[in-house]
Amino acid sequence: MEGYRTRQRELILEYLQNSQGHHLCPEEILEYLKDKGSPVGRSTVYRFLERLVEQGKVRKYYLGEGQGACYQYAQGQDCQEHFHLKCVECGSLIHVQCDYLNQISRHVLEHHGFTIDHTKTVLYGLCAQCAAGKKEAAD
Amino acid sequence: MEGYRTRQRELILEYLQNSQGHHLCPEEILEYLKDKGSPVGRSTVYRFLERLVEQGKVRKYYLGEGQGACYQYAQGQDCQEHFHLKCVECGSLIHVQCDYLNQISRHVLEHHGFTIDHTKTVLYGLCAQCAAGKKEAAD
DNA sequence: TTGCGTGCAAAGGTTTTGCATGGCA
DNA sequence: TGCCATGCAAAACCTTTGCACGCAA
Repeated sequence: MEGYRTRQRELILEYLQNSQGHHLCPEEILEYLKDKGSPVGRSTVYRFLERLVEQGKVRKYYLGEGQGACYQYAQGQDCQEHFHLKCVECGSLIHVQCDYLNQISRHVLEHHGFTIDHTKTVLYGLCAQCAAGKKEAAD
Repeated sequence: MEGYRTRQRELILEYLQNSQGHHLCPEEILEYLKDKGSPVGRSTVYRFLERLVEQGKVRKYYLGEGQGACYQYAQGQDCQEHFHLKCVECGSLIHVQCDYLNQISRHVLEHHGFTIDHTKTVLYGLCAQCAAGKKEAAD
């Protein structure tokens, strides 16, 4: 049902599970396993990730900026409920788990009839550090 | 301030303005102008679109699924102060002026130190009509 | 043994970049 | 005339695909 159990799959899955809360792109997985001394083929990573997505074990995100897709181990339903903040200056991605923000989805659905898809939505702007940097530069 | 006025830029801008309510990908613009008998270079389209985005005249979207970016004329509205909802199904763009949503920016700044840029931020999901359509299809 | 999994290299699609030429102001 | 804009081709990316070989079951 789930296919063969191989060295490569064990390694990829283990890294994903140990990275809960982060998003990993294929390149990061490749690099990590290479540095670890257990390199895995590029197509193996892509193919296995796609398979995990089909099985619902992993979630696939498109964070825009032409960066391609990234993946995250599905830890439960609350995965649907958080927002992403992306700093357009330094590129860092902030993963926000916050009750207040979680109300937004409900509000938008009830008052505007719109169902937000959190896997596709990213709030863009400036992180604290970059905002401070910009303010300084302006003074 | 806004650069030179050229045949190519006039054509691209005109097509964007006549396509309000839709999103266009670079390929569509290239093809349209080619069919029209006024072909424009690929890099010209990419470079000018990027410039329009910087000027806030056009919005850039990443609708995921590895399709690349697409663009939409900003309709001349002041979009600094409200949120945008983009239906990933039908492509319609909804401008939302809502006190409740406006609090979000303040909350995110105060509690997460993050300054949201409304010209770049879009909430993706399903509009009421498309959500209804999907529900029907599932039954 | 059987057939799925792997890895390399090549191909595909989108976007960016270098550079010489062209055209607006 | 001085820059900026254009367009081609090449390069840069990310991802998919074909195919021979390897390995789990």
